[in-house]
This record gives sequence, C-alpha cells and structure tokens, in this order.
Amino acid sequence: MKTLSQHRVTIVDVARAAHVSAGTVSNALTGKRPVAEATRARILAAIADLGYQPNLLARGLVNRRTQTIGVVASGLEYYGPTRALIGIDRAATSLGYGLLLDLLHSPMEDDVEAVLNLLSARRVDGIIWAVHEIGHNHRWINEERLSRLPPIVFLTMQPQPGVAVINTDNVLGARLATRHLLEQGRRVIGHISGPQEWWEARERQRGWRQTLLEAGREAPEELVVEGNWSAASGEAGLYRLLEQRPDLDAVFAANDQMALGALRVAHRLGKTVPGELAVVGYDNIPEAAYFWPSLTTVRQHLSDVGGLAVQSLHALVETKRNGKETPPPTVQTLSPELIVRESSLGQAH
Amino acid sequence: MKTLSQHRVTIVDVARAAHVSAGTVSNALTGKRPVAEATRARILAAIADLGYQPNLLARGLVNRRTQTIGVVASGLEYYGPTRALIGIDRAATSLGYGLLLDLLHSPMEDDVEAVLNLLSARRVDGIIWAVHEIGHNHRWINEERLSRLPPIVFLTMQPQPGVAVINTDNVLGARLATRHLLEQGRRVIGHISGPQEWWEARERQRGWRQTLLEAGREAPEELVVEGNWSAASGEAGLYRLLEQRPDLDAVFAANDQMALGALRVAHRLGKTVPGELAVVGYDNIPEAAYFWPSLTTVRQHLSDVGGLAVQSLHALVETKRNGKETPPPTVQTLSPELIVRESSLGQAH
DNA sequence: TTGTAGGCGTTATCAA
DNA sequence: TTGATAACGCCTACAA
Repeated sequence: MKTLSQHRVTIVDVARAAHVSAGTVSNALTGKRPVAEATRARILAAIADLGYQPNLLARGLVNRRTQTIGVVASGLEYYGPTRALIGIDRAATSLGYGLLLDLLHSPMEDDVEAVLNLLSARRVDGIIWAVHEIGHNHRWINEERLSRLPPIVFLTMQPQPGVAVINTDNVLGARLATRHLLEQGRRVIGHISGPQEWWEARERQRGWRQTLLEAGREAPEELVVEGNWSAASGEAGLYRLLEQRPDLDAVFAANDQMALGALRVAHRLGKTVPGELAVVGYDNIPEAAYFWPSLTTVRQHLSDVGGLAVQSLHALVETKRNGKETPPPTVQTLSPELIVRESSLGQAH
Repeated sequence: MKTLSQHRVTIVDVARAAHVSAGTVSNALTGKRPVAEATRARILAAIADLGYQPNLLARGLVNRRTQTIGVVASGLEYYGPTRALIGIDRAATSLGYGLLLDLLHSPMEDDVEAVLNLLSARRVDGIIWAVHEIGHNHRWINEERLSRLPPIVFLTMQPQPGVAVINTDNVLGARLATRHLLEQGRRVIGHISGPQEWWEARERQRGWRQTLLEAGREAPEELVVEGNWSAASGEAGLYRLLEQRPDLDAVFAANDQMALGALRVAHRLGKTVPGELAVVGYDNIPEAAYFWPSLTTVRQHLSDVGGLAVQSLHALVETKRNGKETPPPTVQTLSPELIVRESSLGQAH
C-alpha cells in the first residue's frame, strides 16, 4: 500500500492523473511514438502538476544506456588538464551526456583496475582517459582489456595501435619555440625539460634537439637539465645550466612555471631578459602574459582536445550501439601555436 | 532466449554457475546477510570466472541510493574552484561516492532549474553547489525549492538561514593582509577589488575598509578601484589608483592575478617593490612564490573546504536516510592565513 | 493512437 | 543459511 507521503512520483502516477497508460506517458516523453495532441496536453499538465521527474536509473536500466561519460583525469592542479576538462564538459553537455569524474591523485600508483571496474559497474556509455602518461602507467592498455570496456578515448599519450587518441603535437610545439630562438639570433639555447618519465616531456625535448641539429647546431648533454614542472625546479635548472654553460643566451623551458623560475634567477643574477638571456615557456597559462617580462610561450588548444575527445567518443558509442563494426580507432593531433612576447624578442646583448 | 554473445553477465548467471540463488549471490556481495564459507567461495570463483560486475543502476533503483554526489561548479579556469574540486573528489572517493560533475559556463545566466532537474532525475544522493555567488544567481535558493531536492551543501556564499554552507573567512583574510601592511608602516593603502557583484569581492573590500578605519585611518573612495580578477584589470587598476593618489605606498589586490598586474605596472614605472610600493594578493596561486618580487598573499584552505563539504553532505544524507529529523543546517567557516613574502616586507622608501 | 504484459538487474521479504 | 517472489521505475513489443 502506498502512503502519499514519502512516495516519489512515478510515471504511473502521471498516467493515472492523465487517465492514460504508463506507456503513453513514456511515448509522450520520449517522442518515440506519436501521441494525440489532446492527450499529450493532459499528460504534460499532469507532469507539471505532480512535479514528476523521470528516473534516469530506471531508464538507463532498460535502455542499456546512461548518457554518461566517465572521465578519469589527473593533475588538475595544473592548467592543462583543467582546460581539457572544461572542453569536455562543454561538449558533453551539448550532446546530452553527464560526466562522472574520477581523479587519480597519484597517477603512477593508483589502482587503475578499481577505477575501471567502478566505471563499468556504473554502466557509463564511454570513457575519456585524461591521465598523463608517466612511466608505465599506461601498461594496462591492450586490446584484451579494452574489449571488455565501453568505448574509450585517450588524451595526450603515445599513439598506440588499436586505441583512439587525441593529441597535441609536443614535438612541433618545441620546434616552434626553438626555431624562434634561433631566428632571434640566439647561439646557445638550453632546455629545462619536464620529468623524463612523462611522455610529453620527452617529446618536447625531442623537438628542441631536432631543431638544433637540423640547424647544424649541437645539442650536448650539458645544455639540458631535468626539472619537475615546478617553478622551483626551473630556478634550480637555470642555475645549473649557467654553471655548465656560462655562455648560455637562451633557454626553452618545458612549461611556464619552470620558465617563471628561470626568469627569477635572471633577475637575481642581474641578467637582463631578453637582452642577455631569452626565455620561452610552454602552455600559455593566463599569468604568462603578465610575467616580467611577459613570457613567450607555446599555446596548446586543450579545450579543443577535450571537445574532440567527446565527439570521437560519441561517434564510437553510436556506431557500437547500432551494432556496426567500429572503424579502426584513429589518432587526432592538434597543432600548437607559438605566442611571442617580450621575453624572447631581439638579438642577444 | 538468451544468446551467449552480446549478453552482459548478470547476477543470475553467477547464481547458476555457483548453483545458488541470485539472492544468495547478492548477500555474498553486499555482506548484508551471512553466507556459508563454502558457498561464498564458489560464488567468488564464479564471479571471477565470468567477469561479473554488479549493475549499479539496478542496485540504485532498488536501494534508492546511487552513491553519487552531484557537483555543480563554475570558474574552473581559476585556481580556487579547482582546488575545491580536488578536495571534493578525494573525500568523496574515500566515502565511496562517485562524482557527477556539471560546470556552469556563465554562472550568471545558466539555467539553474535545468541543472537541478537533471541531477534530481539522475537520483544523486546529494548536491554540492560550488557556484560563485554573483549578482542574484543565488536567488533560487529558498526552503520551498530546497525541500524538493536531495540534501545540498553550498560553497563560499553569504550565509543564509536554512542552508548548509562551507565558507572561508574573506573578511578575515583581507584584514590580515591590510593589518600586515599597516604594521610594515605603510600609510596609504589602496585596494584593487574584485567585481562588486561577487560576494567574495565585497567581503574582501569590507575587511580592508574595516581594518583601516579601526586603525584610525581613512578609506576614501579614491583608494579603491574595481577590477575583474584578471591581471589586465590589476594593471589598469594600479594606474588609476596612482593617478588618484600619487602618494600610494601599498596596494592590496583581491586576488593574485590582479596583484601580478600591479607588479607589472610598478616595474614599468620604475617603482621599486616593496621599497616604494608594497603589494599583497589573495589566493596563493602556486606561481605567487616566484613572482618578482615574490608575492605576499592570503592562503585559503580550499581543498579542506571541498573535503568538509563532502563530509557534511554525507552526514545529511545519512540522517535523512535513517528517517531522522535533520538538524538545522550549519555554516562552517575556515580561517585563511597570511603568507608573507618579499613584495610587502620592510618600511616604505 | 492507446493499452497490456513482460523484462531490464538488483535487493528485500518471507518461508523453508 | 538458502530459495522463491515481489518490487524498484521505466520502456518496448504486441494487440487492440
């Protein structure tokens, strides 16, 4: 027996109030079958009257579809991942998906299986994996495992056969930065890299090296120091670099924070920027334009990356649902752009 | 008839494989009723064998509980909201909740009702409302509306009778900053405020004014300019301030980005910081320690705010589920702390 | 155009 | 300790 109190209103209540069957209410709601104008009006009135809200759990149960995307991310304390998340949210909302968010707090050790299982258990329609590739934390990715998961799209990782990836071209970004420094007449261009366990850090370093070699320069070990993305490590990095190569007249840091640390060292040593030392960063964090001097940097279109990921995922979900054979997963790579500001302009000295 | 292909394994499959009933499998899984050791072993074996994963939709349907928290947030491009989100995620995970994320991209105009309805329809157990209070965008909050929603906790807003709020003490933060400047012997302390539609901006300005008046100083209008949180507006702000009060020897900006803009103006004008002008910010973004000079600022414990929100929400959910009368909602306010760095140290001139 | 019956995958109740 | 049965709230055939 139903007590009126403490009873959430269901589709049956609406049906009763509108003098129709539950099925008809459902049809009026989903529009999957025609409903007479008059009855639809009564139904809508009843819905408004009772304050009915369809239970998406029940709906998902029968539809085998939840309109939900699971997003696994890490490093939200950095600028990049947050931008990507914003892009994901925007696209997801416009396609009618909800977002189930799961942050990995230590992306090298977190229990990936547990996360995946939970997402599966919640029956998300698809997954966006926005966890940085560090060390072997992408080891779990293989066809066997993926086959037992909903469609999944990866962000910023080493392309791999059989998986859908949305990338940014880190090599190109580094090349733009380095070439720009060459064009400004810089002769000794150092690099403060990210941690070498990070795929992106290796790519950026590769771009720097390639460009130097292609220009007939050398890229010896003493021109590279490894940072950990923090401004503190950028600071330490530039000190070390200057020790190893006092004639350094330019430095390309693998992110803006480390570049900021480098700027600080220059100030402290009384080295003028860009006069005696040119500095270029990577990421274009909002603050970069207001550093002193303002920072030349590389901009990635991260929120586009997020948006693209959702679109690709949506396509995968749809083709799977229609039972069609899924086309081979693709890699999409977006090009970054160089943003030139004060910190790198003009000839040395 | 069931075809083996294309059939997700259910609890019934497990039951059959383990020669027990579905109910028993359920009991083994949830531990809500005792199950003989021998049968439990068989069940677990079958689960592993079949790769069974409970369907949380179905479970949620009957339990009337989804172990999900809806998080509505805005301004993720800023440092603060992201920190809060991280804190929320951490606490939620440890309490066994999933996070359904919904970002408002223009928090003044977005359709709040649509968001709330969607969350309700998905049957989240509770909601965390982390949308900045701007203008009248919190107008919808009233007892009548809240009564038709799951338990909800608000972040950083003007306390209001009948709603649970987790706050940071913005007035106190501004007081700490301003008092510090007074103690350093500064005589003319200006303020670059946030947009006055923002509650937090008004609070910080209030703290600044109070402190000056209590110290027997004046806080005339020409000592305040309104920014929009961006570094650009901080830049414009300081120019204006200096025009109005050439004798300005300190400025308190309502966030670190605007402080950064102010630093830039000082450099450009050749004004030494802190010698001729002391600068204090608010937020303690990671870059602040590496500005030139490093920035004195106010640190809020935002990830604690997020964690507390989850805990409070959890408590609300539990008492509601046990049918107990919910105790009157409370306001919890965390104290910020002043972080002193180079930009404010020492006497003027 | 509408109604009826059955099922989506679990858990809770009541017996056994 | 275990098994049958009836919900949970919705959608989809099939009939009418």
